[in-house]
Amino acid sequence: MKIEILNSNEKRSLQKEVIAKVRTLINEKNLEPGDKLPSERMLSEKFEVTRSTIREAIQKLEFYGLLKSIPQSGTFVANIGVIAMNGMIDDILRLEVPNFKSLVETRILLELKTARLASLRRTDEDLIKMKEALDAYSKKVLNNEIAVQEDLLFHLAIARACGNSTMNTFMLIITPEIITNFKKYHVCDDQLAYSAINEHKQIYNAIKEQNPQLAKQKMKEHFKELYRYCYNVNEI
Amino acid sequence: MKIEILNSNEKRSLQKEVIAKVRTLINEKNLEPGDKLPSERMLSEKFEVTRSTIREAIQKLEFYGLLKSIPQSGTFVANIGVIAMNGMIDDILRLEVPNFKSLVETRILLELKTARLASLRRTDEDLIKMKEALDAYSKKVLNNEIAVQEDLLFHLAIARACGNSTMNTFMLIITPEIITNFKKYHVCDDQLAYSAINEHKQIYNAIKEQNPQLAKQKMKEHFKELYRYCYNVNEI
DNA sequence: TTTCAATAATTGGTTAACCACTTAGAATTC
DNA sequence: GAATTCTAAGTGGTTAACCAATTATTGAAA
Repeated sequence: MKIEILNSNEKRSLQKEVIAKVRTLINEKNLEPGDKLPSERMLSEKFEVTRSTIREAIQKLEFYGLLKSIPQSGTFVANIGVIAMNGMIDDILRLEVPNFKSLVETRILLELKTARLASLRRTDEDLIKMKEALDAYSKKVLNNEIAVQEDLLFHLAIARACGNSTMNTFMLIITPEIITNFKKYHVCDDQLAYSAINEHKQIYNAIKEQNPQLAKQKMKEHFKELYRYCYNVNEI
Repeated sequence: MKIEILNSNEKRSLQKEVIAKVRTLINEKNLEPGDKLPSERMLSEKFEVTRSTIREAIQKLEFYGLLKSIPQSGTFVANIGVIAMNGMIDDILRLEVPNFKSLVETRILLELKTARLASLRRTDEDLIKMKEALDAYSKKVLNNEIAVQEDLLFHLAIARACGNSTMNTFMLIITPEIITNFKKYHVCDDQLAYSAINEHKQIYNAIKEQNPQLAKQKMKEHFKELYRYCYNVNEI
């Protein structure tokens, strides 16, 4: 067993090495769905890393649905097949940290859909929550305060009302990074904020009236400026 | 300090309790972005749970970008503001496990976009990978073998070529669950698999020829059957 | 009083030992 | 010989002690 004193970058690349080795092991031993991997202790000895490192690598592969740990029993190959496993690990290993453009592009895609779905599926309770978020936003903007948070809460209220928990989860994942980047690149100045009040109201009304086409259309208009802006941002 | 012996359900609900308590604490102490939370040891004593439980709750909030742990220093409120923090924790606590319908709906949304973007951004190397996946799929189907894995690898090859790492990540997250559900509900019988060969080829050609409209259109047709099927599945 | 070096306390992260549980196989019984 | 019980080894998970780095405190020097 090796002692490891690493910074976060070294740690990440070590984890990638371990994941690659796990894949090699699965291939060499011809492990199929349901088969058991060697124990964490054995793997840590075989790969000459600490058990913690093994555990974190396994947890990452578990997050992506490729492995399944069962307490007091073992870690098993998930029910998805060796070929898909190999392809997916390839992809996971080469995944890059998302850049701003990629985040915004994905956000717009999701929001056009959640607006449409929300207009079809929203409950009365959803509507109340959206109205609260809408008013909180208007109030702050009219008070000349920064309202990036209230802005995004309105959008998250729509995501919640869309009746699709996967999209809701994805919106939650990208929102904090969007906020951070908005602050970094100074998106959302006063001018945009003022006009956004009316845009929000129109989106809200379309969802209230259960008009999916209109909801999507109004969301699209709302993003028009943002979209243009983000494609001009030069990242470092 | 309490000893905890819990199954996975109890563990999850305990974690939710801890997350809710962290939110309460942030509100009561009026912590703002950049402020430091009490140490893990203090929190574990205050909330009467083990330090592991605290760490896992913090890691979850870190995953959603709400907190940031810095080694040998402390855990800090992320740069997103108290209001957004409260709203997001609300959402995180009420997040449901995604059902099949929600997964398919999201998949189709993502794939129509990745096909379009891939046709605009694919490199020659991307094209080669797609062709390999395409051929592997055809070969298996014509051999009357189940080819669910090869099918999804073709779609993942498109996702990789779309030049958007966020969408690529999201595709990777939902793919294993899609595969599992496909097997569970016996989607993709022989009939569908045969016609899918040509549909895949048409999608591939559209991306090769860099025709975004056509790529999206062909992907839409490819999903037509699947879409209809999934909306008829009665989940437990 | 101010400055700055030395030191003590505190931090998140790591690890070796431990835990409850599972599992496989030996031992026992019929 | 087959079925069942018992035992011991092995499993992922948990935890208390430990680690290096940071931060706060002290106190002497200027």
